[in-house]
Amino acid sequence: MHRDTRQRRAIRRVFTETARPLSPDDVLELAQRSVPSLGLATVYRNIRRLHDDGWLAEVELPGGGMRYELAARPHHHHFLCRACDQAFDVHNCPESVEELAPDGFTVEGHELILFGLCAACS
Amino acid sequence: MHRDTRQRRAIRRVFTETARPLSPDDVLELAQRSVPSLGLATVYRNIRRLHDDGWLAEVELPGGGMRYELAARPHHHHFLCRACDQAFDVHNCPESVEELAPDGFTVEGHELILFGLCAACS
DNA sequence: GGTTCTTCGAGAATATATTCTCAAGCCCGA
DNA sequence: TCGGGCTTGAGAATATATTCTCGAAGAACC
Repeated sequence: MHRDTRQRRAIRRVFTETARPLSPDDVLELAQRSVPSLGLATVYRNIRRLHDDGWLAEVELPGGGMRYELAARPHHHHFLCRACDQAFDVHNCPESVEELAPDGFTVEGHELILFGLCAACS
Repeated sequence: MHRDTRQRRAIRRVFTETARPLSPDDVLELAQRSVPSLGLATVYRNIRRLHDDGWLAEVELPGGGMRYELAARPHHHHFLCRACDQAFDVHNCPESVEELAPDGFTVEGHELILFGLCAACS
């Protein structure tokens, strides 16, 4: 059964309060503000469990390493800043983008990534 | 100075004759048809050099591991088959996709990835 | 408060992709 | 043809991300 530990609460809170994909290191840094003794292994353990439970979704962007976001978020895309390497949500989606596939291909989903400089780095 | 070895010729030919992004393992397998003794280290060495020379472009798609394609190819996107894990080119691009970014963000490029089943796996 | 069983923290261990090492081989200009 | 030095092949080594190990800590339940 799932116990409600300080560490797990802090990690969940980081995801609900931060509206962008987070890497395990991001989560460690942010959650340590609540629980300074938090260890990286605990972050990985909890991310894995939250993902297995369907509460977190994986986001794989260029740059190595998986990021995670709340699975319940509505369809959206991402912007990746080449300066600070942070990912941001883009709440627009080009219509009918899945019709671009070659004939004979079955499209099940799509991902759009914009690259550049975020507002803070511009 | 760059010597024109059998191995390097075989690797370059694989890229010019295959119109989709290739992983180092793909290149090894395809180029070994011309040079059976080819080793993986040689594939990595030559890919790196061809990339440094600007002849190859990196393509990073979900699934771990970099893929490469000819840098000279015109703007296009990719389709990733979830069954065979091969990537294919998509020669269409949604217009004005870079205008979707939030205010204050500077967009320098974009990548669109379609997921599903390729023609052979459908 | 005591018991039980999950979870934690820290470092070791593992997985995977890529690069390095080095002796042997081959390209290419002389 | 010859020789220097770039290149190769194979396995060792490295880099990085993630998971495992294990003794200690701490939730949940009585």
